[in-house]
Amino acid sequence: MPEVYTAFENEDFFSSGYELQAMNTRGIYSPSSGSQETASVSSSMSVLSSLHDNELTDITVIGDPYITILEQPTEKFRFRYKSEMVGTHGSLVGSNRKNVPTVQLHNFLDPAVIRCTLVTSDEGLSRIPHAHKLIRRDGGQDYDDPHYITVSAETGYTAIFQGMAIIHTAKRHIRDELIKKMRLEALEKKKNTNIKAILNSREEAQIKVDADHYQKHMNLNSVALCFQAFVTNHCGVMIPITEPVYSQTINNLKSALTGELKICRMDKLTSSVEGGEEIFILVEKVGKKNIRIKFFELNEDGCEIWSAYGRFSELDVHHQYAIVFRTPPYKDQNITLPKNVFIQLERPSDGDCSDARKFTYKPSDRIIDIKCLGRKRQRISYSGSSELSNILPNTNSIGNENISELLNNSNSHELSKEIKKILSEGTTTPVCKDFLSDIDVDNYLKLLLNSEENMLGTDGPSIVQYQDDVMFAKNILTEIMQCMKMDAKNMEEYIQKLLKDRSTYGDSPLHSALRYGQHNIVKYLLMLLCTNKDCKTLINSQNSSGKTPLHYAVLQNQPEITKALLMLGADPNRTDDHGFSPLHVAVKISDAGACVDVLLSEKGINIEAYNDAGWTALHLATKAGSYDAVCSLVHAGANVNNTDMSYGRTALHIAVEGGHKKIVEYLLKKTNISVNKRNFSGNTALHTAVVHTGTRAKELCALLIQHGADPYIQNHNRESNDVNKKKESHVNVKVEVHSEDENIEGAIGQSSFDLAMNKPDILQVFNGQSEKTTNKMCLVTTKLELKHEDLETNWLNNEHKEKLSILLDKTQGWQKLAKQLNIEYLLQTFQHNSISPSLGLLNYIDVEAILSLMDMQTVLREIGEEEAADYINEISSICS
DNA sequence: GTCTGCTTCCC
DNA sequence: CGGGAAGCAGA
Repeated sequence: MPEVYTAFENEDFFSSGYELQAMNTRGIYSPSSGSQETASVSSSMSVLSSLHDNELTDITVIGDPYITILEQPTEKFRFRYKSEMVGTHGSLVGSNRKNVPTVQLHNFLDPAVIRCTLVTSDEGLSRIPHAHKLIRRDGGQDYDDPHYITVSAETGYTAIFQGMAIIHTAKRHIRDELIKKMRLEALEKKKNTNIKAILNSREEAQIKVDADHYQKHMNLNSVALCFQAFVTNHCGVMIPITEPVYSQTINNLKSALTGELKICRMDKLTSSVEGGEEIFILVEKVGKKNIRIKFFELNEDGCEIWSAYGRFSELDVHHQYAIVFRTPPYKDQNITLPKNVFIQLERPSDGDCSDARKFTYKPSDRIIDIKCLGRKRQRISYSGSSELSNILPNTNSIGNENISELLNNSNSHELSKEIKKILSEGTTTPVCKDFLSDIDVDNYLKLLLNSEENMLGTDGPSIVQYQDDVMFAKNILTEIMQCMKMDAKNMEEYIQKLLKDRSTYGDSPLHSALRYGQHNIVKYLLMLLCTNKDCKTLINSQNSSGKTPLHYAVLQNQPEITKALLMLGADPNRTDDHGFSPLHVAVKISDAGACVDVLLSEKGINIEAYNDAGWTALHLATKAGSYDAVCSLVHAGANVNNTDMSYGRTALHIAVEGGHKKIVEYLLKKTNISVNKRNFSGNTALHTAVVHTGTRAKELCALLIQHGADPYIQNHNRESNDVNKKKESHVNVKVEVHSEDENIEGAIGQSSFDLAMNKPDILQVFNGQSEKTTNKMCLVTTKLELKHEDLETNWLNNEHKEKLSILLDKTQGWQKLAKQLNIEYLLQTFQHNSISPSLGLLNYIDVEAILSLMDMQTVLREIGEEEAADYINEISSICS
């Protein structure tokens, strides 16, 4: 193992203790020590010309020496504060968790030293020493960086850096630490050419200025190791023989910006393929502006074949530890078996992800119908002769006109008529035989049984199960007919028993026939039930998820059956296990308007009923974007200002949230909905519109504003940031202008205006409105005037911003600017800004008060945006 | 007073 | 040695 040398704690290591005597027995590196053999010239080697002006006459190399990293340091590591460095903590390990960071020197045949220091991680930008410390612990003692390891042929020119740790320099010491390190660096550079060199006062001053700047912008949660090889010349000066190489970035495991993303807990792990289901997820610390929830699917080879993101806004991130979001729809709405996918957290700023968790998409209730059964069957069966669909009536593929005929043009439209007839005739005889005497039981049975033969031959247990389910209603019906034919003694009792039989999921024959879209069987079952003494009970029976046949009738979008069921006494208000009434179910289905109307025409229906989540039918219809259902509900008298019990939202909030412009428009124009109603978080629909992530944010805001939405209403979100500071002054202004505003209430929250601060296109909507209407908006102008008054504190005005953004859009300089300011995670946000990405960025910088104008100018020069910098120079000189 | 982020402390 | 949390200070 190579010997490790560590520099003196003495910060003057280079400046004074340098040309020193062999230091000590502990092995502190001592360049002039006799033990450091340089030289041994080999004639075939070329003199290293790149070793500058220094007199390294006896050093030889083959080609240019360089360093490779054999073992990268781990990507994540806990940076500890000095006060934490008692006892032992883990040291920096290699990226494979076993080894430690290791590098190798190439193209060099003499002994050399390899130095390891800590530098900034910003790739692409110039690396500077990092304010944190890289300590090495050895024998109970800690040594500060830099660390040196001698390498030679014996060690294969490899240097193994063991026992290192990163010490988080406290904020208040960052500047001092930086100055110290930058001085050393500058001095070392000077000493390469002149051993006696010291820093002049101009250089010292420059270092202080630089340190001031870096102190503000240095990323304290990411560092990198810097390795560089040196030899010592006869004066004892260390001469670099390679370019520095940098390790991959090491991120602070304890920070929210770089810490590990983790899903701690979720309230459920399944969703319908249709998506839109609400999920609560507990997570390790995240930033609300910097987190996404990704759903994805892998094929057998582990390749990603689908992905989508959970839907939520900033307002849905609870503190930094929980998110309430909605599932995205799965790509295939027609799956018949549960689909396993994955869910994970994703941090846009660095692309980092949490571990993936399994997540399951369930087939939609609506999808289980004949068509997909047939398809499924085809795919798995090799018999070719078996067409599952053949067994069912009303499918003309079998060539059994008999059945069709027999089932009497079984257009379901006829159904309610027939039932009406039966009911009006007052058939109360509880004898099914009467009813069935009309049809040719023999013939029907024969056909049923024939088709059943085709069902034999199965491909797997799940399919057997499935077939049994599918066949359930038909089998029961067959049995009932056989029973009636035999005219047995206990017939009636037996039929009663059969009708109450249950299949998988607790389905009665009626549930089952409805679930699988067997509308003719449904019809005959209903006919049977008409005459049954337990009709009402049977009609209202609930399966294991609490659903009644009526639920399935609307799920299958069968208005006639729905009507028939209601006529037979189905209870329209009976709810399933989640508190969904048939109306709740129906309004969520976009094309089931007819069922909604049938239900709404029912006298006893409660249209304001809440489901277990606290939503009314109007909320659900709105959420689902079912425009027709919303209209029907409103016509039927639904209270548009009713709020949901989970968030206190009106239908307007929900419509805006879902981006359903047509519904928003309808609610605003055709109903007396209260546009400024606040939900439990204090947000109005306008707040929701502003944070809307879709492309419709602007349109929605405009609509709301047109209908009297007030952008100054504040929510309950107290944020102690610069936005708030600005707000206070703005509140003051507001009080002066029209102090009797009923919305102030002393609330300190965010107004829609605040939320729109980095969305210039929406601000434009607000401002545009202000010019046209009401005294309300004179605030805006007042506010802008304030900005003119004091450019120093209020930054650029709108006109200046626009000009500047034109310059930065042209050169794409805004991207560099964002990177320089460590807000590259917002690049996408600005990129999608419809007006100008640069304008978005400038507004953001303004609102967040990131930079003074002077700093802005400096930064622009740093990234080579001279023209923009000149422009700022120009306007600031005019103003002063 | 209240929230958040930083620092220190503890097991 | 990783995890948690108390305590403190600034916004």
